[in-house]
Amino acid sequence: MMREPTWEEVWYTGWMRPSGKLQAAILSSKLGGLDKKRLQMVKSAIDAGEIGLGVDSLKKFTKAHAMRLWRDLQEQRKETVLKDMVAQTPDNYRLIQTESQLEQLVVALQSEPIISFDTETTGLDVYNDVIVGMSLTLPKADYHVYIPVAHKVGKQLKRSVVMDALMPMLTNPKVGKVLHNAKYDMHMLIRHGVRMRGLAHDTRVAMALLNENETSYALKNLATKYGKHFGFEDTSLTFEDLFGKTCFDEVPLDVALVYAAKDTHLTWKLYEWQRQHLQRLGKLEELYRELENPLIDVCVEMEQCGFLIDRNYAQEYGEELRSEIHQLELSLTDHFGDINCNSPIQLARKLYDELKLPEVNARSTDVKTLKALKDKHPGIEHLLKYRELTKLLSTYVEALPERIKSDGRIHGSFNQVATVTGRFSSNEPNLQNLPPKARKLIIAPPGKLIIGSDFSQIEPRVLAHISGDRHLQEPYLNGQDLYSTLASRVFKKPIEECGDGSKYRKMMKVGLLAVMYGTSMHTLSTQLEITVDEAHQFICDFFRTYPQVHSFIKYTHEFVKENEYVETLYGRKRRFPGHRQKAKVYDSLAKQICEILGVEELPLNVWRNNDIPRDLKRKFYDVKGDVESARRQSVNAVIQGTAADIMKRAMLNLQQYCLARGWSLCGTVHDEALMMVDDSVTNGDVKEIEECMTSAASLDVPLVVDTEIMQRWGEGVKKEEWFASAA
DNA sequence: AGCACAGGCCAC
DNA sequence: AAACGTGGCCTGTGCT
Repeated sequence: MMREPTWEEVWYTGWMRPSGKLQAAILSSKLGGLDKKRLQMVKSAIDAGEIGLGVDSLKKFTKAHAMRLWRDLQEQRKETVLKDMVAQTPDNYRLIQTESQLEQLVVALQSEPIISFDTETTGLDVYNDVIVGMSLTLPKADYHVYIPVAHKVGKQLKRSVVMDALMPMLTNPKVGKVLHNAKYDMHMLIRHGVRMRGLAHDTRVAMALLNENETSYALKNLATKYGKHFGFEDTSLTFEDLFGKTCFDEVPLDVALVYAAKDTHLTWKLYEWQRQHLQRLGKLEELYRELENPLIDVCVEMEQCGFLIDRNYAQEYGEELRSEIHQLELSLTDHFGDINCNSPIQLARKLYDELKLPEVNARSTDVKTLKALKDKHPGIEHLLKYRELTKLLSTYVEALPERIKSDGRIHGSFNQVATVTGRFSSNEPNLQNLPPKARKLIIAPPGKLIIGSDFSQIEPRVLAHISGDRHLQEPYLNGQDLYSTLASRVFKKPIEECGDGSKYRKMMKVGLLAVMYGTSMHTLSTQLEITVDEAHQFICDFFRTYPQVHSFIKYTHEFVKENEYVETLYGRKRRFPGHRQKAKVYDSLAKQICEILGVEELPLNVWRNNDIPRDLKRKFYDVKGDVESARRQSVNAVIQGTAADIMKRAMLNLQQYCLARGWSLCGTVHDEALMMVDDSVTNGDVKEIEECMTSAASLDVPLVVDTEIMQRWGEGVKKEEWFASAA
């Protein structure tokens, strides 16, 4: 990975060593201010002969001089690298430039049941950029081609000619395609009228299943890291390194060939290697084949569908917010003077230094702290309102319309492998964190309706299933309210006192979440506004009432300690490398502490306990954070991950269902699926949609789906109400 | 001008 | 000492 170093890095990390010697270093005016450690590093580097210049002569180098040197070196290096790359182009890398070459390729493709494919484009925007070339790997014939179609220089075929020739292969579901991040190429192909079918394997998605902790899923980085396992030498130069900001259509064809063909070659090798590992892991292979791989197509459909924005509404709402914000700004200036209230630094200075407000929460200026300070200063209330409105305006009301593409819609992307638990993420824009007021910007086109179906209490249901706790399952099996039943049992109160809106039911809701997320007693106590001891008692009561939930959590902790991973119901893994050792240390230290104190259970406040030796405490706190964090994550990963698996399975069903009717699945918000349907949708249709979701998994408790129907997102009406008023 | 990071805050 | 899991976006700030 190469980038321009900061001037400090230039000298002390050896960035400028093309041939083992540090050619120059920068010190500029800061040389005199070097700390001893760094100076020592320079000195020892000189002694070791790593630096060719003495410290005194280094002083001569200015920052500009060194940067220029560095750039020159990079330019030289780049040219050499490119020249070498071209010179070393393997014999089985071929450019396709003529009709007859293309014809031969098409014939050769007839005997390839599965190939690797990649596109080169003018940029990364799948709704605006275009394809400039395509590469293919033909594994049986053992060669790799690059077909330029829109490079500025060089002999090449027209894109339309190549598309026509490749169309049968690309659209044939029986010809398997292996790609790295297929969603991207599939969108690009759609821009040129080709809907690819037969996606056999996506090396990026598969890699995420094989190691969800990977720091980068870029093909080049995977090659660097794993290439030695499948006979691919380290290719440390990325696209950026080689071509910088130049558009791929400016890259000469000989260079393009070796670069692009290597990509499919590499993808193919990576595929073969991944296939071995998936097969070895069995369950993960099934998860990939049955769930994640087909889901890629669903993502493409969802993103193509997009969301229609009500421009007028956005415009009017924006005006309204802007004028309200303007008024607030005036009164904020009255209260706090001429500072930028968006700046936590300026605000903290004003509140704590000048106005001397009590520092309840370490000079924080977040909502919680401000609310606590509400009575201390009249301006705080305005500030809170200002925060709320500017957030709404800048992040949503102004930002969403800016994303509108030529079809009047926003096409956010949905990433099925961006989270460690298996949940979806969304970006550009993030459609999963729109507050209700921002959701109102999204409407159904004329003749259509938006349907939102969400799994009711999916995570508690998953917990009830996985833990096998009959008591927890009971309310679901008997159609009773979960939280009321729980509250009644845990607090030993008659069910009448635990109904909707009761404090016990409210506490129980927070409490169950705390159990699933492993919340500390301290946090739980503040959330429930009770003492830490009461919170502890509450959790103890909960575990006594639902012993198998407790066993499940303890079992999960034991399992992750032994195996360094946990698994969802469908075999998705969440790995915690290095956890075993730390957990052993943690447990043995915890045992020692308990023995010293003569107690069974680790006390809540180990640090403040003076009966425990300092050294022991220090050692314990060394691993405490990591181990407890991994334990919380492991329990959460099983529950959240299983819920995510179920939603993904549901999405496959929904996609099938929608496709058959010409409707579209257009998004997911974790436990909710969003669809665009005809406004002629019937109660029966909705029942079938819900059936798609409830049949996605068969747990020991039933899955329940609630559906809202709407013309405008955020103004949904429950299906019962919708169809009642329609009739 | 562009990058990285922190603080803050939106969702489930 | 650390405090609840999974994400992404905006603003300010400091840097080159």
